[in-house]
Amino acid sequence: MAYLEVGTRGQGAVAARGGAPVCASVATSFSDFGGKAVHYDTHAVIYYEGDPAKRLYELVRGSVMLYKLLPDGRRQVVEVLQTGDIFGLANGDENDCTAETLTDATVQEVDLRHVEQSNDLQRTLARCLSNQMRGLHEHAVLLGRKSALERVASFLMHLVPDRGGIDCAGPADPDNDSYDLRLFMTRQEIADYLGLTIETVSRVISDLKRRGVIRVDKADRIHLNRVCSLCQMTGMH
Amino acid sequence: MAYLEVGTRGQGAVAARGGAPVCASVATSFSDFGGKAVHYDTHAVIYYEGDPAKRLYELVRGSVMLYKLLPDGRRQVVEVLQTGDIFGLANGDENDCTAETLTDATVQEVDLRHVEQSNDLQRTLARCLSNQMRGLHEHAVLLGRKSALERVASFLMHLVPDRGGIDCAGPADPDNDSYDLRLFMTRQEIADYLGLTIETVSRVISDLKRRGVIRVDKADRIHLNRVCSLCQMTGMH
DNA sequence: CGACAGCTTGATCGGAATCAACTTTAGTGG
DNA sequence: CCACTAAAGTTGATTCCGATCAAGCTGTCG
Repeated sequence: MAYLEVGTRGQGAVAARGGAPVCASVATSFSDFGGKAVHYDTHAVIYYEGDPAKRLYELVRGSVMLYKLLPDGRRQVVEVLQTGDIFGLANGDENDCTAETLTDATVQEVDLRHVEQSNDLQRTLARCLSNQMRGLHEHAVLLGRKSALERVASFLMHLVPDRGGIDCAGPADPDNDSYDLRLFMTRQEIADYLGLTIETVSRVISDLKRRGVIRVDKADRIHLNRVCSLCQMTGMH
Repeated sequence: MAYLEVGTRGQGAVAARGGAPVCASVATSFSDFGGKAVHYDTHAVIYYEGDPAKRLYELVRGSVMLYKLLPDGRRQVVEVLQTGDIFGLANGDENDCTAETLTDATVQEVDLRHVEQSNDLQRTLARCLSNQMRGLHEHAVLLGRKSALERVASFLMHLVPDRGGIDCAGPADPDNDSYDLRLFMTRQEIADYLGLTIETVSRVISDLKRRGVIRVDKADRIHLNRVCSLCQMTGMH
């Protein structure tokens, strides 16, 4: 439970321009507003909880998690960010979370003063934040009301595109409702995201394996045999 | 656990203009941008999860909670809104939560199309959302990592102004570190907010009473004898 | 006064945490 | 390439906190 490792700060090269990420269906991206694209290594800390907030960040490539620590070392991962998500926005002047990469990542960084002045940036910001807010609401349900099995099932379903939502398409091929996915998080990170212990996460995964719902090729390579079955276990059906 | 009561829709009178609420330190308020102020009774549903999102709401007076239900009736209260908070913003076209008043409340309602067009509204929006986001992050820590006692202690501390934060002032009078507060939520609502059962909330409150940390005058009137002692129990020290 | 909703308290149960080995994988250097 | 080591993951035994089940209590309103 005690998690007191101090991540190494990844100081990457400054690229001329990031990709062309979009936040939801917003055409405007951070890269259109100046700032600089910065590359971070895996498990690099972009900033620490409590650091003065100087910039706004947009995830352009890769994966980043935000987490908070309690003084005794308990950790809660509060968000796992997707491409296009915005972070570093702390009302007040201190970051409320630590931001750490899960993979190599490219981040577009814009000075906060610059953000203040741009109507377009404010608009993009509002769009992205309300999007992220929905994710946080759903995560609160997971943390507050779901069983360990439901949490892990929900977590895995989130990694399957176009499935599990209200607008779930159902299996593309009714005879082969399978999907291969790669986990970019360790068991510890998953546990801290789902509000469980590493042992419980491991046990639930083994249980899903035993039931034939998934196949674990390597610890981070998981084959979902029946996406629909897994979806039934999320507590949302 | 099953919570399938359907709230009565409160249809209040339309006032000419709301108060002068501010979101954090933002000067602009919704009432400056047209729309209408609507009054709702206690326990009135403003909108349901899944309803088409047509307007943006700003809480001007009173208290509102947002919650989500699982199909089997499990409920999670995801936010308890304060004056100045904004809600009803669903990316996509459906509300992701149900909004229900905890008290009589006045709400400033603005058409979403109107919001799209106003730079000032977008700016206010971004400000408020990032503020609410911080609250959601802290709540995720509570739900994912805190014990029942820590949850209840954290909940009560949130109701004491200027205490418990990083910038906690400490007791104004060192000889009298007490505070009187009124709960606007039933035990069930508190339980659903804290991810606990009604019995556990009740037991923790009784335990705090036994320990002399609080005094319960009526179920919804609580006197904190020693704010600092309570704060020590939040898990954040 | 009686009825009902909200709250409290007690007894018991169960799911996830904890504690402790053990296994597997990845990384290092001879 | 393989031996060694460290880190990550799995599995088992046990404990414990909070859920569940079941009464009883309290305050409010007709």
